[in-house]
Amino acid sequence: MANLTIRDIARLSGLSKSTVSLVLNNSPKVDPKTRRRVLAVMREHNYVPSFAATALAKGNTGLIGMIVPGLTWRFMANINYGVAKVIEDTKYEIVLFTSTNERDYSGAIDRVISSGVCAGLIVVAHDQQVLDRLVELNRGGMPTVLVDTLGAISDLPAVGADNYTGGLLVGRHLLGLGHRRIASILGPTDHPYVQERRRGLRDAMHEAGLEPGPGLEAETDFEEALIRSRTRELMRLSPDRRPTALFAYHDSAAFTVLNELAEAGVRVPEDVSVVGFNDIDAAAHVRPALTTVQQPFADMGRRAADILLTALDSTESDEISQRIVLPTKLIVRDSTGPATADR
Amino acid sequence: MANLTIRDIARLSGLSKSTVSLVLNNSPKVDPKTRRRVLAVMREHNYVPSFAATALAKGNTGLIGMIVPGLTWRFMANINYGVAKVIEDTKYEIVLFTSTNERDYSGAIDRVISSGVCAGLIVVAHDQQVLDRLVELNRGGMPTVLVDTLGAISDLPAVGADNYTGGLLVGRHLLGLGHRRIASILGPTDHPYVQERRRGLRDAMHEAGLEPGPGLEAETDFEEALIRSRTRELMRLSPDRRPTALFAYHDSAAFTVLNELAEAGVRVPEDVSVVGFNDIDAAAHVRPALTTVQQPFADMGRRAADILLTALDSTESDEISQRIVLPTKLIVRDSTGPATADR
DNA sequence: CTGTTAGCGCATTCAG
DNA sequence: CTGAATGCGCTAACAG
Repeated sequence: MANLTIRDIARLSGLSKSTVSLVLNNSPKVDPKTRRRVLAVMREHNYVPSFAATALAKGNTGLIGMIVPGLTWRFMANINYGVAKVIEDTKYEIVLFTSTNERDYSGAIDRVISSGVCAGLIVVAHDQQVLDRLVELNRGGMPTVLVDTLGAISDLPAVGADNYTGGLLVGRHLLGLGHRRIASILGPTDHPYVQERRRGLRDAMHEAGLEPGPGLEAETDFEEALIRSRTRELMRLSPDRRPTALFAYHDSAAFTVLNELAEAGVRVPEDVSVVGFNDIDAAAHVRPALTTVQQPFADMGRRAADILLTALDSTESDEISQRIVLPTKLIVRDSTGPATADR
Repeated sequence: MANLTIRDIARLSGLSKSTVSLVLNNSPKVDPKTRRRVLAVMREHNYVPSFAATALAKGNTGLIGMIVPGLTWRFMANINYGVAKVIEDTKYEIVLFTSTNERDYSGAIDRVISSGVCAGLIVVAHDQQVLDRLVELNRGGMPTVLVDTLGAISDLPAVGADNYTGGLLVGRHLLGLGHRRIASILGPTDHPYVQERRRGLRDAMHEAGLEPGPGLEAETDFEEALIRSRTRELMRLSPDRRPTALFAYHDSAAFTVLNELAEAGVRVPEDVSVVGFNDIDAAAHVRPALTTVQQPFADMGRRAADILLTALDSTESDEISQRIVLPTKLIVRDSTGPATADR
């Protein structure tokens, strides 16, 4: 069944193409009766206007691309939700591009940009390398806004959360509980968000007149095995150097830490306190429930969408290069408690 | 900066439009030197061919739409991974459409289909209502394949997993451990996959000459509170009626059950065994590690993509309406053990 | 309110 | 190997 064109349905309803076009675009300049008739004919013949032709004629695909590293990170769903909530009330449609490679998705970026499908882009990127590629490819000038990429070097508008204060709050909370040796299970230290959280924790310790103990910062990546072995190493330190609290760079890492500790017979929070970051759904449901830092992911998505929409609707090159920092919040649950060991 | 057209770069490189078009389409009929020169000019001026124009001229957007209920279900990422793995080696691009409403995303389907953006569709739908809407809208004839929707009523090609055998295996495993009173924490019973799993469990019990005990099938939805209260009710039954094993309809529900039991001081698997379904990543990491049924989600995605691609590349209306059932597998971990109570 | 006339940017004949 | 001509399906002035 060959697809019908606007011409067919014009003929079918005894009108001209342009009248049909007008009803397609909800023009008020068309007689309601005529409109209804045309609509009926379209439905009857199952007519769908060609997306490509419309886009070409209008000079706008009406598609907003969202580029994310992968779907396995829980909070992607939350960011996406925020974006979708804003976009679904507009004439735009959001399409999500992912990669099968979480580390390097420049390939996806390549394809999305060079296909030119999208009118604008919302991208979640933590890696400077990916970002560089994005900026390079995007010199053409497709409106783009970054999410969760604060601190990275680029002139693109960005919205993120206050990772520094998150780290600071964790530090103060732990210090307030009497902890003095606080270890960090860090993510990749070249990621800005990791650096920010670390800086926050350090500043909190400085406030208390403390220096981060030597060997208490363990760098890891996203491999569970590595996180486990780093945790083991930390707990094997002599009692006077062993940390009484562990700050994991994100909740999933914290879960792994929790599992490792449980298997080693270490009690949480009696023997050691554990803190995560992000407050993903599961954080409230593991046992013990995880103390963590909440990031307003849905809000981040919403704000990013807002920025992109205004950029899209304004006369181009308005040079809106804003940077929005949303607050983070400490959520205290059961995985942290007073330091009992030799204080 | 106005976007350049093929005409501009033709002029810029002193050639005709068609020659440029040929290099765009990798035609071998163009002098390599000329090709390189043209490519250089394109790069220099940051030229990107218009997606809409290309799609219109070729009569194909080269976009495959994937419609999913939401991103919060862990296994969506796995299905998507499988699809992406297949599609990324083709000329097609995959775009993911989600809804902010997991229950009813017919709106998303409406928009995707009536926009006509996609050349083909891969849709994950568990709800017959959503499916009906899909079929109705899709009478136009956009190639579509269903994922994880086996058992639903439609003529569309579909790939899913063997939920019946999954239920059967769970039943036999539990029966083999001596359990006689096996309760089910069911999902929405109008969902085919729920029905299949239940049928499997029932058949296993029939094999052992048993009937599902009265009141041992608790229907729930996706609300945590409901799952918790159903679990409580089951455990409050008198000792001679209380189940010694709980079969949750998916892993997340099983986690909730586990939490509820832990809070009530019920030991797993000593006091009661718990089984999930899906084998999402976390299943291996909760404590106790969850016995569950593995579904080959990535494979499901792969197969669906394969089917769609052949449908897309074949001369239309080949009426490929296949139905692929992939095997499920029981993964025994620590949450199930021998029945000890009054046997 | 409706019909006419041009393009939108590219692919694809068909001659040279 | 290259250039000129034509059309993909729709929108957008402009006339009537």
